[in-house]
Amino acid sequence: MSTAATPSSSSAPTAHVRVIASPQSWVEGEAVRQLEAMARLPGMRMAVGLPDLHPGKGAPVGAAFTSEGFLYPYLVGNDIGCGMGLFDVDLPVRKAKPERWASKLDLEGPWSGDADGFLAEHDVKPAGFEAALGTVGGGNHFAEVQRVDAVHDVAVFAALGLAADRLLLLVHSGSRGLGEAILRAHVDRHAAGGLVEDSAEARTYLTRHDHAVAWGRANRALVARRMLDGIGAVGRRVLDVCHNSVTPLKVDGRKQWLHRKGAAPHDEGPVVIPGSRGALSYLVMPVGDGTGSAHSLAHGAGRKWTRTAARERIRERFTAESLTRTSFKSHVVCENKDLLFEEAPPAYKPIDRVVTDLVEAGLVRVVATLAPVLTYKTRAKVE
DNA sequence: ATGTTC
Repeated sequence: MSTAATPSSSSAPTAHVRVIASPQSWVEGEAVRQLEAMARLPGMRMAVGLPDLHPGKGAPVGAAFTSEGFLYPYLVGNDIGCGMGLFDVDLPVRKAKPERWASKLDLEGPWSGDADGFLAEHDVKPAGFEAALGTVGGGNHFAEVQRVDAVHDVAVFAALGLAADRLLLLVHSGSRGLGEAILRAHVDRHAAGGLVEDSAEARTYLTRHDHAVAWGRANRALVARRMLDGIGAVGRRVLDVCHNSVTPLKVDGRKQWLHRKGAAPHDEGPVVIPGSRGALSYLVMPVGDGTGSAHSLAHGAGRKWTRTAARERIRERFTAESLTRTSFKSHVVCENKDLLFEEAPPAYKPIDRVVTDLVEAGLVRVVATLAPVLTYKTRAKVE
């Protein structure tokens, strides 16, 4: 296949590799080996590991890559357009009813409204996956009602229209089956190989990719709408950032491709970096020019234990019931026990260390910390 | 991550 550049064609010079993590942000050796393997792909210029770097399926998660001449769908992964949406909720913290909300919120199954119409309002064409529009999905995805823990940058916080006594809603989800179908169509032909820039196949992939990114953003907006409907509130989108994507980039007048695989943008304004579901989330403002980190930031705490290891270790130490409450006294709706164990806080690195690494690398300033009130993961399906 | 076992 003339359009494919495969990982085995390793004659290309190795790209610059950088891992932005202090020794305290322990990074698994396998993740670094994966980063170095990706750096040997043809056309690769930079491979950057962020402090949440951890091993993935071939390509590491928590990383950003720049390339010339080729782009690599495999480096974006299956959940094209996955990201974080933050919404300002028109409800004071004192009106929070986490227990009541936990007992009744249900976002399983298709939205009862007009999904195509909702997409049209967001200028997104239907994709054939609308039954999943407005659903959270699995893995580390969630929708979480939060309160403000502390404000560190009053000016930026106020400029975003936020208030310390008002609830927030953070949605982590992506393009569900759509991104998966797009990657599968690519992998069927090219495996982990890339596409030659400007080839017909590259153009087709990029068109589908951009659609999935827009669909994912609309999905987060609909997840937010369903959550807000469930708690009897309305909200305003404060920010929405994608952490799985490939986008064009100009470097010294040359065209490059910036791949983000679990990496938040450094060049799109403020972002939220969530901890585990029993930890703070950080609202941060990028600082500096971002070139040293491929214009990217950590996208979360990063997994410390594999899902398999987490299931075994956490099942030994905690009951499922105890994991539905956190050290913040927040509630977790996760009626899939395996998922509850896989996603338990000890399976993740401490988010404060990850954010401190970004601050010390001169990449962000902390604007505020947000504490969980109610996390929605999944409701048991009724047969 | 995944209309996750077509």
